[in-house]
Amino acid sequence: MVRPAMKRSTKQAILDAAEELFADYGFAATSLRAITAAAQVNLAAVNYHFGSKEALIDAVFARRVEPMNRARLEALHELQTAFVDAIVPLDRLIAAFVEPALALSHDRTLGGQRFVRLLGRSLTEPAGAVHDSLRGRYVEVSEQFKSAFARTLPELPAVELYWRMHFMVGLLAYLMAGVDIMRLIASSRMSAHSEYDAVLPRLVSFIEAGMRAPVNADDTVSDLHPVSGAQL
Amino acid sequence: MVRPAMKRSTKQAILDAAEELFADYGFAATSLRAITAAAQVNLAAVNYHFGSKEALIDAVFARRVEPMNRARLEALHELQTAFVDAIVPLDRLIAAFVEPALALSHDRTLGGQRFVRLLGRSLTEPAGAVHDSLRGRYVEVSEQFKSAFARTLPELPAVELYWRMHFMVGLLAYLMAGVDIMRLIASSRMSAHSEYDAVLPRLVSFIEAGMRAPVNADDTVSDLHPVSGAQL
DNA sequence: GTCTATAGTCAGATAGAC
DNA sequence: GTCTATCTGACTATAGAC
Repeated sequence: MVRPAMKRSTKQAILDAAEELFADYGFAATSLRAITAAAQVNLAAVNYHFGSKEALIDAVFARRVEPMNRARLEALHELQTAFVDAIVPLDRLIAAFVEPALALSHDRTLGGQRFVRLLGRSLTEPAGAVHDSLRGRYVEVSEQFKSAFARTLPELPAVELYWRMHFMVGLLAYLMAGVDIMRLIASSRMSAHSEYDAVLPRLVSFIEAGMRAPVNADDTVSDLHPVSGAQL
Repeated sequence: MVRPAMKRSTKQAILDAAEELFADYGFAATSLRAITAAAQVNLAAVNYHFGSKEALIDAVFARRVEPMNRARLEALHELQTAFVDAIVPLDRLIAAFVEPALALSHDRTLGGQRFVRLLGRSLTEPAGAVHDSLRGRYVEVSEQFKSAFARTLPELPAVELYWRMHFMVGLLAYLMAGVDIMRLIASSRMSAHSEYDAVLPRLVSFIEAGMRAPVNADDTVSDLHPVSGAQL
């Protein structure tokens, strides 16, 4: 704690290396040997500082998730004080939720793209204890934004809001995880357009339109298949 | 090949068990021992029938991905013949892409939800060779649908279409992967609404709205942050 | 706090009998 | 095709010197 700060502490070196390797290869496929080698520390240091590999995974997440969710809640609070007695614009609400996550991919000091990939991955990986420690901080964010969206979109039924927020989270998770998947769909030289500057406004307006989509009274599943018949 | 079909073949038993275990625990965390134990076959059978663990992973995917992409292309072809010299409706186009993927989660004979989770996971996991074998079949689907969307939305710039198809794929990937993540955002008893019947029409109309979102001439990033300043 | 050395476990792959 | 038995290597975790 009262470290000279001359050289990056062993603990931090381990966290940085683990973050990078976890993001690249997944949790199970990353060995403590690879982590300690990359961090240029001794193999035993991980178990000394963190106790176990599982605890190290938790620590990697705890370092980044807390600030991100705090940024989301702060942005939401700023909006709510800026729009007292008025309706918070939908695009700003979406941006408040989405931007702190995407911002991680820019700002080096926040951990950079390394962690962004890792976070996205953790949403689809059954990382056990990771989910539990993430869930604790996330439910607050989720609830606050749900209320805020409900106020901005008062005519939207709760069930629809639930699904659409779900879609929003999904889209975000994918964008965070799937940087290299762009080539799957791209296959052309469009990769030049992949700057992250371009993604935020496009993502926000896509989500905004989806949030404002008309609500179908009855599900139109069957209407969707006059040709192929009801195959769902 | 000329198997009596009395008892499920060792090969199929391995594929089924591997699919299930990979979906639950990931590729690296699933051992051949666990797979062969679940399949009630001998440990050596995997290497006899598939050659290696990596080849087994490929085989698990190949068995399911091929029919799914074929269903997508067939649905697209039906639409294009039903709407010759007319504009294919956007919601039908989206459904043709999205539904074969979501349908996997219903139909038991197609592999069921097991594989759906696995496919979603593979999009965020650097499964190496898996990506390569998936990519080959997917580029055709991607290109065909890109052209179809461009015809239905002729006024949409190619760059925007690229991003919005990217968003569509992302949303789909997340929904396929993230069944249990619903509780993260739900936290209430809304889980009762999680039937997959409900998701397709909602997903289609969400995506359709996003696809039709107005195109901003200049990126409105800075406009989004009059309160917090330009922090992106 | 950091190291070496190693215990104990489990992995993927293979040889060879049947 | 299927089995037993086993090889070889890599892993996490720990004990104990410094």
